[in-house]
Amino acid sequence: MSVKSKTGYRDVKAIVLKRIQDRVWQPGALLPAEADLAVEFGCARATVNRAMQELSDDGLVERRRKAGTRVKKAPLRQVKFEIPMVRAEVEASGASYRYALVTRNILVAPDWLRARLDLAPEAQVLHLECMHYANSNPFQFEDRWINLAAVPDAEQADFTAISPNEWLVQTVPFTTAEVRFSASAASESLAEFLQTPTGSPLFTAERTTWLNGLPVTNTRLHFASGYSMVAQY
Amino acid sequence: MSVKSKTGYRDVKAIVLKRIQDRVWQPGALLPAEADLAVEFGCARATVNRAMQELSDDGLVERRRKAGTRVKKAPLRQVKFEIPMVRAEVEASGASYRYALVTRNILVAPDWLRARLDLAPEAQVLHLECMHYANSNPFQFEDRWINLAAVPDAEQADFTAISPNEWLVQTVPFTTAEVRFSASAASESLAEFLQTPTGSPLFTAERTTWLNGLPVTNTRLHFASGYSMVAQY
DNA sequence: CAGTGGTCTAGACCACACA
DNA sequence: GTGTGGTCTAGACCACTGC
Repeated sequence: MSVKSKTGYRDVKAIVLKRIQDRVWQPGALLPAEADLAVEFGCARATVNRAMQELSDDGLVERRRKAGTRVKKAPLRQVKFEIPMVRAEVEASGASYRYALVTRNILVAPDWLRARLDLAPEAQVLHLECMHYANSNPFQFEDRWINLAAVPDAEQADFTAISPNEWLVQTVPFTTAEVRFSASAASESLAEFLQTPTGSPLFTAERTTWLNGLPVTNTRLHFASGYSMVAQY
Repeated sequence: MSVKSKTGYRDVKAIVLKRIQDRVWQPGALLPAEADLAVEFGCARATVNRAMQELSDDGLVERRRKAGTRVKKAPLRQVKFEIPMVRAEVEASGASYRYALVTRNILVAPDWLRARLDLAPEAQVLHLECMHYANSNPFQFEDRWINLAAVPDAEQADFTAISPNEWLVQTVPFTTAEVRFSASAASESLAEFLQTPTGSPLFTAERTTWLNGLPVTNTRLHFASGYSMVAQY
């Protein structure tokens, strides 16, 4: 009499996952069809379908029409990183956030940037260098380029008051982007800004952003020494 | 008479996304309820629900019962990284892959590792150092620790023939893990292995793995100079 | 309390890919 | 052809939460 409610898609997912982990269904093995599982679990096929789709998204099983569902041999797992705004990241750590504009220049896009963003020759860009602090300690140095053809308003914006990141998120949200993580050595000026010895290894993120295919901005974020990025999966 | 089939959840998603991008629904604005949208699009509420759930997963809208669905002000987007196996990553680049075991030792877990993995005092671990090459060029130095209490078979495995990564994926797939990316300076020995100057900035990934809460392994992967990790979103 | 999203159902049709 | 997953439907009930 104590049949604890119905079997939800979460339950189905958990049961199937357990069977995979326990090798009831070994890597490469064919799972029963959705309809059969639905009978076994006493739920609708749609419920099983949702569970299996999520397992497929998670990279644990592989599904093909007619061929059925198989346990992946090499579960290719993927990590999800949130891309936080600097302010949020700093404040989440309990520190107080401060931002400062270092330099601001309008100039013709240098060649490497033209290539990177696929800009026209002589394209005008806004170049900004900024510092982000956590409790007055250097947190991140930002080297940003904004394509003025894509965002002309940027020329009027007051970047001493608002960081380019926040301004851009407000002005052109819902963009697509590419991110690249790497390690780089602190140049002399970077070392001074980040208060670290010249040549220190710095965790660096480069982000390039488009709006409907139109290149908007490119930025290199150099994090202070010791920074690391964590994710679970 | 040319009503091109029915409105699917992909269509709904695309339409809603377009309205958000076009500012028909501005950041922070409240969207119509699912039931209303279903009427407008001429489809079932479940279809709208699926579309909106995906937009929510994608970080573009925020949904709360009773409160309804709102366009996020700061669309916090997330990046998905595949965690490739070294061999696959090297071979995907067109290079030929080679693996070599450098050292192999069984010993009592050092303190930092005990703390990291929450191991018992005097826990036995297998320590492996390995090199991964791409076209005979150093690609990655792997510093791996395996908890023998969790995977006793590891003591018998022939790690001169198979890399610990591949062995572990075969032996204990379907684990959970934590990954941490950072930048570190090449030690003297690391520099030699990776054929780079001592102190060079290296992109480093540390991965810790559990199987049902039981700590399995910890590994630090030091990539050769110049390596970077890319993702799009 | 009442309105919203979250989930489940039973049934249906379709697209695809294997035999 | 035929069996599989992919999707849609109309309806229902539930869980949460703002009012």
